[in-house]
Amino acid sequence: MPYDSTDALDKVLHLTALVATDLARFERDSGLTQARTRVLWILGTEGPSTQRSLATTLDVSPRNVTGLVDGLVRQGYVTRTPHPADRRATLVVPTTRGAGVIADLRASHEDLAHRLFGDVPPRRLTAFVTTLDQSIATFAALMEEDA
Amino acid sequence: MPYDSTDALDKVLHLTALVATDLARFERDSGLTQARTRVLWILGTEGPSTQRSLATTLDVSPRNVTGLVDGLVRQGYVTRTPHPADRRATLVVPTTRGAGVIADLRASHEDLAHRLFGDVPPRRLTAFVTTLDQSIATFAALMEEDA
DNA sequence: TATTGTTATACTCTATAACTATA
DNA sequence: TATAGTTATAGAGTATAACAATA
Repeated sequence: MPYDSTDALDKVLHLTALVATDLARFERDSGLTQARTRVLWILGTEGPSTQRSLATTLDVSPRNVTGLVDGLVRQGYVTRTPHPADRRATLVVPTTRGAGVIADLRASHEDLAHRLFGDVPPRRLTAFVTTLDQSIATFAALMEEDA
Repeated sequence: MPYDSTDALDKVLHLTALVATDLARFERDSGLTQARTRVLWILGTEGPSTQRSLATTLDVSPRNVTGLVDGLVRQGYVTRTPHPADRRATLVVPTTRGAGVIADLRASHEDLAHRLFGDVPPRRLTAFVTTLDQSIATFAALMEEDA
Protein backbone atom coordinates (compact mmCIF):
# COMPACT_ATOMS: atom_id res chain seq x y z
CA MET A 1 0.00 0.00 0.00
CA PRO A 2 1.27 3.50 -0.79
CA TYR A 3 2.09 5.92 1.98
CA ASP A 4 1.58 9.67 2.01
CA SER A 5 3.21 12.54 3.89
CA THR A 6 0.74 12.36 6.73
CA ASP A 7 1.57 8.70 7.33
CA ALA A 8 5.22 9.64 7.60
CA LEU A 9 4.62 12.42 10.10
CA ASP A 10 2.19 10.36 12.14
CA LYS A 11 4.61 7.47 12.38
CA VAL A 12 7.46 9.72 13.43
CA LEU A 13 5.23 11.07 16.18
CA HIS A 14 4.11 7.58 17.11
CA LEU A 15 7.67 6.38 17.54
CA THR A 16 8.47 9.46 19.59
CA ALA A 17 5.52 8.77 21.86
CA LEU A 18 6.84 5.26 22.47
CA VAL A 19 10.31 6.58 23.25
CA ALA A 20 8.75 9.08 25.64
CA THR A 21 6.92 6.25 27.40
CA ASP A 22 10.21 4.42 27.82
CA LEU A 23 11.85 7.53 29.23
CA ALA A 24 8.91 8.04 31.60
CA ARG A 25 9.57 4.58 33.00
CA PHE A 26 13.19 5.51 33.63
CA GLU A 27 12.04 8.68 35.37
CA ARG A 28 9.52 6.91 37.56
CA ASP A 29 12.13 4.38 38.61
CA SER A 30 14.67 7.03 39.54
CA GLY A 31 12.16 9.43 41.15
CA LEU A 32 13.07 12.12 38.64
CA THR A 33 10.69 14.33 36.70
CA GLN A 34 11.01 15.09 33.03
CA ALA A 35 12.21 18.63 33.61
CA ARG A 36 14.86 17.59 36.12
CA THR A 37 16.04 14.76 33.88
CA ARG A 38 16.50 17.28 31.10
CA VAL A 39 18.71 19.35 33.39
CA LEU A 40 20.87 16.32 34.16
CA TRP A 41 21.07 15.47 30.46
CA ILE A 42 22.34 18.96 29.69
CA LEU A 43 24.88 18.78 32.50
CA GLY A 44 26.03 15.54 30.90
CA THR A 45 26.60 17.13 27.52
CA GLU A 46 27.79 20.59 28.62
CA GLY A 47 29.50 19.82 31.90
CA PRO A 48 29.04 21.98 35.03
CA SER A 49 26.92 24.99 34.04
CA THR A 50 25.67 28.27 35.44
CA GLN A 51 21.96 28.53 36.05
CA ARG A 52 21.90 31.25 33.45
CA SER A 53 23.23 28.97 30.75
CA LEU A 54 20.83 26.24 31.82
CA ALA A 55 17.95 28.70 31.44
CA THR A 56 19.10 29.56 27.94
CA THR A 57 19.58 25.96 26.86
CA LEU A 58 16.24 24.88 28.33
CA ASP A 59 14.54 27.99 26.91
CA VAL A 60 13.01 28.66 30.28
CA SER A 61 13.04 31.54 32.77
CA PRO A 62 15.90 31.91 35.28
CA ARG A 63 13.34 31.64 38.06
CA ASN A 64 12.31 28.27 36.76
CA VAL A 65 15.89 27.03 36.86
CA THR A 66 16.15 28.07 40.50
CA GLY A 67 13.27 25.74 41.26
CA LEU A 68 14.59 22.86 39.19
CA VAL A 69 18.03 23.07 40.77
CA ASP A 70 16.43 23.35 44.24
CA GLY A 71 14.69 20.06 43.56
CA LEU A 72 17.82 18.33 42.24
CA VAL A 73 19.81 19.53 45.25
CA ARG A 74 17.12 18.24 47.59
CA GLN A 75 17.27 14.86 45.87
CA GLY A 76 21.06 14.76 46.04
CA TYR A 77 21.74 14.80 42.28
CA VAL A 78 23.60 18.11 42.05
CA THR A 79 25.27 20.74 44.22
CA ARG A 80 25.63 24.48 43.83
CA THR A 81 29.23 25.67 43.94
CA PRO A 82 30.54 29.22 43.60
CA HIS A 83 31.67 30.21 40.14
CA PRO A 84 35.45 30.63 40.30
CA ALA A 85 35.53 33.79 38.20
CA ASP A 86 32.13 35.45 38.67
CA ARG A 87 30.80 35.89 42.16
CA ARG A 88 27.28 36.55 40.91
CA ALA A 89 27.02 33.13 39.31
CA THR A 90 26.72 29.63 40.70
CA LEU A 91 27.90 26.49 39.02
CA VAL A 92 25.58 23.50 39.06
CA VAL A 93 27.68 20.34 39.39
CA PRO A 94 26.43 16.73 39.41
CA THR A 95 27.15 14.72 42.55
CA THR A 96 28.41 11.16 42.28
CA ARG A 97 24.82 10.05 42.32
CA GLY A 98 23.91 12.57 39.63
CA ALA A 99 26.82 11.44 37.48
CA GLY A 100 25.53 7.89 37.81
CA VAL A 101 22.12 8.89 36.49
CA ILE A 102 23.71 10.76 33.62
CA ALA A 103 25.72 7.68 32.67
CA ASP A 104 22.58 5.55 32.89
CA LEU A 105 20.71 7.99 30.68
CA ARG A 106 23.40 7.89 28.05
CA ALA A 107 23.63 4.12 28.15
CA SER A 108 19.90 3.57 27.88
CA HIS A 109 19.68 6.10 25.05
CA GLU A 110 22.27 4.20 23.06
CA ASP A 111 20.78 0.87 23.96
CA LEU A 112 17.39 2.03 22.76
CA ALA A 113 18.88 3.28 19.51
CA HIS A 114 20.49 -0.10 18.86
CA ARG A 115 17.36 -2.01 19.65
CA LEU A 116 15.26 0.24 17.42
CA PHE A 117 17.56 0.59 14.43
CA GLY A 118 20.29 -2.00 14.93
CA ASP A 119 18.73 -4.41 12.46
CA VAL A 120 18.19 -1.91 9.67
CA PRO A 121 20.54 -2.63 6.74
CA PRO A 122 23.17 0.10 6.28
CA ARG A 123 21.87 1.36 2.94
CA ARG A 124 18.35 1.63 4.20
CA LEU A 125 19.52 3.34 7.37
CA THR A 126 21.40 5.88 5.28
CA ALA A 127 18.33 6.59 3.19
CA PHE A 128 16.30 6.92 6.37
CA VAL A 129 18.63 9.39 8.02
CA THR A 130 19.06 11.35 4.80
CA THR A 131 15.31 11.73 4.49
CA LEU A 132 15.16 13.00 8.04
CA ASP A 133 18.01 15.40 7.40
CA GLN A 134 16.22 16.89 4.45
CA SER A 135 12.99 17.28 6.37
CA ILE A 136 14.82 18.94 9.22
CA ALA A 137 16.48 21.34 6.79
CA THR A 138 13.16 22.08 5.11
CA PHE A 139 11.63 22.78 8.46
CA ALA A 140 14.43 25.06 9.58
CA ALA A 141 14.00 27.07 6.39
CA LEU A 142 10.26 27.41 7.04
CA MET A 143 10.85 28.60 10.59
CA GLU A 144 13.23 31.29 9.36
CA GLU A 145 10.61 32.43 6.89
CA ASP A 146 7.90 32.77 9.50
CA ALA A 147 10.19 34.56 11.94
CA MET B 1 29.51 9.46 5.67
CA PRO B 2 28.02 6.38 7.35
CA TYR B 3 25.25 6.74 9.90
CA ASP B 4 24.63 4.60 12.97
CA SER B 5 21.56 3.76 15.04
CA THR B 6 22.14 6.65 17.40
CA ASP B 7 22.14 9.13 14.52
CA ALA B 8 18.78 7.77 13.44
CA LEU B 9 17.23 8.06 16.90
CA ASP B 10 18.71 11.50 17.49
CA LYS B 11 17.39 12.82 14.21
CA VAL B 12 13.92 11.44 14.85
CA LEU B 13 13.95 13.24 18.18
CA HIS B 14 15.31 16.39 16.58
CA LEU B 15 12.52 16.48 14.03
CA THR B 16 9.99 15.90 16.79
CA ALA B 17 11.40 18.78 18.78
CA LEU B 18 10.95 21.05 15.77
CA VAL B 19 7.39 19.88 15.28
CA ALA B 20 6.73 20.54 18.97
CA THR B 21 8.08 24.06 18.57
CA ASP B 22 5.69 24.63 15.69
CA LEU B 23 2.78 23.35 17.76
CA ALA B 24 3.83 25.57 20.66
CA ARG B 25 3.54 28.55 18.36
CA PHE B 26 0.02 27.51 17.43
CA GLU B 27 -0.83 27.17 21.11
CA ARG B 28 0.60 30.54 22.05
CA ASP B 29 -1.35 32.20 19.25
CA SER B 30 -4.63 30.63 20.31
CA GLY B 31 -4.07 31.01 24.07
CA LEU B 32 -4.29 27.27 24.53
CA THR B 33 -1.98 25.08 26.58
CA GLN B 34 -0.59 21.78 25.40
CA ALA B 35 -2.87 19.75 27.67
CA ARG B 36 -6.00 21.59 26.57
CA THR B 37 -5.02 21.33 22.93
CA ARG B 38 -4.69 17.58 23.37
CA VAL B 39 -8.25 17.47 24.72
CA LEU B 40 -9.55 19.33 21.68
CA TRP B 41 -7.59 17.01 19.38
CA ILE B 42 -9.20 13.98 21.00
CA LEU B 43 -12.66 15.54 20.73
CA GLY B 44 -11.87 16.00 17.04
CA THR B 45 -11.07 12.35 16.50
CA GLU B 46 -13.56 10.78 18.92
CA GLY B 47 -16.41 13.27 18.86
CA PRO B 48 -18.24 14.42 22.02
CA SER B 49 -16.88 12.40 24.94
CA THR B 50 -17.47 11.79 28.61
CA GLN B 51 -14.84 13.05 30.99
CA ARG B 52 -14.20 9.47 31.95
CA SER B 53 -13.30 8.47 28.44
CA LEU B 54 -11.11 11.55 28.08
CA ALA B 55 -9.28 10.53 31.24
CA THR B 56 -8.68 7.07 29.83
CA THR B 57 -7.51 8.32 26.44
CA LEU B 58 -5.22 10.94 27.98
CA ASP B 59 -3.98 8.43 30.58
CA VAL B 60 -4.65 10.96 33.29
CA SER B 61 -6.74 11.08 36.48
CA PRO B 62 -10.45 11.99 36.33
CA ARG B 63 -9.70 14.92 38.62
CA ASN B 64 -7.25 16.24 36.10
CA VAL B 65 -9.87 16.15 33.36
CA THR B 66 -12.21 18.19 35.54
CA GLY B 67 -9.59 20.93 35.62
CA LEU B 68 -8.82 20.76 31.92
CA VAL B 69 -12.49 20.94 30.96
CA ASP B 70 -13.02 23.79 33.46
CA GLY B 71 -10.33 25.72 31.62
CA LEU B 72 -11.72 24.96 28.18
CA VAL B 73 -15.22 25.97 29.29
CA ARG B 74 -13.85 29.22 30.72
CA GLN B 75 -12.15 29.94 27.39
CA GLY B 76 -15.30 29.13 25.44
CA TYR B 77 -13.96 26.12 23.54
CA VAL B 78 -16.28 23.45 24.94
CA THR B 79 -19.47 23.04 26.92
CA ARG B 80 -20.64 20.40 29.37
CA THR B 81 -23.94 18.82 28.43
CA PRO B 82 -25.85 16.08 30.24
CA HIS B 83 -25.29 12.58 28.94
CA PRO B 84 -28.59 11.47 27.38
CA ALA B 85 -28.48 7.95 28.82
CA ASP B 86 -26.43 8.19 32.03
CA ARG B 87 -27.25 10.93 34.48
CA ARG B 88 -23.91 10.52 36.29
CA ALA B 89 -21.92 11.42 33.20
CA THR B 90 -21.39 14.66 31.31
CA LEU B 91 -20.61 14.98 27.65
CA VAL B 92 -17.91 17.42 26.63
CA VAL B 93 -18.88 19.04 23.35
CA PRO B 94 -16.87 21.57 21.31
CA THR B 95 -18.47 24.97 20.78
CA THR B 96 -18.36 26.60 17.36
CA ARG B 97 -15.15 28.24 18.43
CA GLY B 98 -13.74 24.93 19.62
CA ALA B 99 -14.70 23.24 16.37
CA GLY B 100 -12.84 25.99 14.55
CA VAL B 101 -9.67 25.27 16.50
CA ILE B 102 -10.03 21.55 15.86
CA ALA B 103 -10.32 22.20 12.12
CA ASP B 104 -7.27 24.48 12.27
CA LEU B 105 -5.30 21.83 14.12
CA ARG B 106 -6.12 19.23 11.53
CA ALA B 107 -5.31 21.54 8.66
CA SER B 108 -1.99 22.65 10.08
CA HIS B 109 -1.05 19.07 10.87
CA GLU B 110 -1.61 18.04 7.26
CA ASP B 111 0.02 21.15 5.94
CA LEU B 112 3.09 20.46 8.05
CA ALA B 113 3.23 16.88 6.82
CA HIS B 114 3.15 18.02 3.20
CA ARG B 115 5.81 20.63 3.74
CA LEU B 116 8.06 18.15 5.52
CA PHE B 117 7.64 15.10 3.33
CA GLY B 118 5.86 16.35 0.21
CA ASP B 119 9.06 16.42 -1.82
CA VAL B 120 10.26 12.95 -0.88
CA PRO B 121 10.05 10.61 -3.90
CA PRO B 122 7.41 7.88 -3.42
CA ARG B 123 9.86 4.98 -3.26
CA ARG B 124 12.01 6.69 -0.70
CA LEU B 125 8.95 7.66 1.32
CA THR B 126 7.82 4.06 1.33
CA ALA B 127 11.22 2.89 2.55
CA PHE B 128 11.12 5.59 5.21
CA VAL B 129 7.72 4.67 6.54
CA THR B 130 8.52 0.97 6.38
CA THR B 131 11.65 1.50 8.46
CA LEU B 132 9.57 3.40 11.02
CA ASP B 133 6.93 0.69 11.04
CA GLN B 134 9.52 -1.95 11.81
CA SER B 135 11.05 0.10 14.59
CA ILE B 136 7.65 0.69 16.09
CA ALA B 137 6.91 -3.03 15.96
CA THR B 138 10.30 -3.84 17.51
CA PHE B 139 9.62 -1.39 20.26
CA ALA B 140 6.15 -2.72 20.99
CA ALA B 141 7.61 -6.22 21.32
CA LEU B 142 10.24 -4.95 23.77
CA MET B 143 7.61 -3.24 25.89
CA GLU B 144 5.59 -6.46 26.11
CA GLU B 145 8.69 -8.30 27.25
CA ASP B 146 9.44 -5.82 30.03
CA ALA B 147 5.85 -5.76 31.23
C1' DT C 1 24.42 50.11 33.54
C1' DA C 2 23.96 45.23 32.73
C1' DT C 3 23.86 40.57 34.51
C1' DT C 4 23.04 36.55 37.98
C1' DG C 5 20.13 34.66 40.83
C1' DT C 6 16.46 35.10 44.35
C1' DT C 7 11.95 36.42 46.68
C1' DA C 8 7.01 37.33 45.75
C1' DT C 9 3.00 36.06 43.42
C1' DA C 10 0.07 33.48 40.36
C1' DC C 11 -1.56 29.99 37.02
C1' DT C 12 -1.54 25.30 35.03
C1' DC C 13 -0.95 20.37 35.18
C1' DT C 14 -0.73 16.55 37.84
C1' DA C 15 -1.89 13.07 41.75
C1' DT C 16 -4.44 10.72 45.75
C1' DA C 17 -8.28 10.48 48.89
C1' DA C 18 -12.84 11.34 50.42
C1' DC C 19 -17.41 12.35 48.99
C1' DT C 20 -22.07 12.79 46.21
C1' DA C 21 -25.13 11.27 42.91
C1' DT C 22 -26.40 7.77 40.02
C1' DA C 23 -26.28 2.91 37.94
C1' DT D 1 -21.49 -2.48 44.92
C1' DA D 2 -19.46 0.03 41.18
C1' DT D 3 -18.97 4.17 38.36
C1' DA D 4 -18.85 9.47 37.01
C1' DG D 5 -17.48 13.49 38.56
C1' DT D 6 -16.33 16.95 42.23
C1' DT D 7 -14.18 18.99 46.49
C1' DA D 8 -9.96 19.03 49.31
C1' DT D 9 -5.20 19.07 49.46
C1' DA D 10 -0.51 18.94 47.75
C1' DG D 11 3.58 19.11 44.72
C1' DA D 12 5.90 20.32 40.36
C1' DG D 13 6.61 23.30 36.34
C1' DT D 14 6.00 27.60 34.39
C1' DA D 15 5.85 32.94 34.01
C1' DT D 16 6.49 38.05 35.20
C1' DA D 17 8.07 41.64 38.24
C1' DA D 18 10.82 43.57 41.81
C1' DC D 19 15.13 43.27 44.19
C1' DA D 20 20.09 42.28 45.91
C1' DA D 21 24.75 41.44 44.84
C1' DT D 22 28.21 41.70 41.61
C1' DA D 23 30.41 42.90 36.99
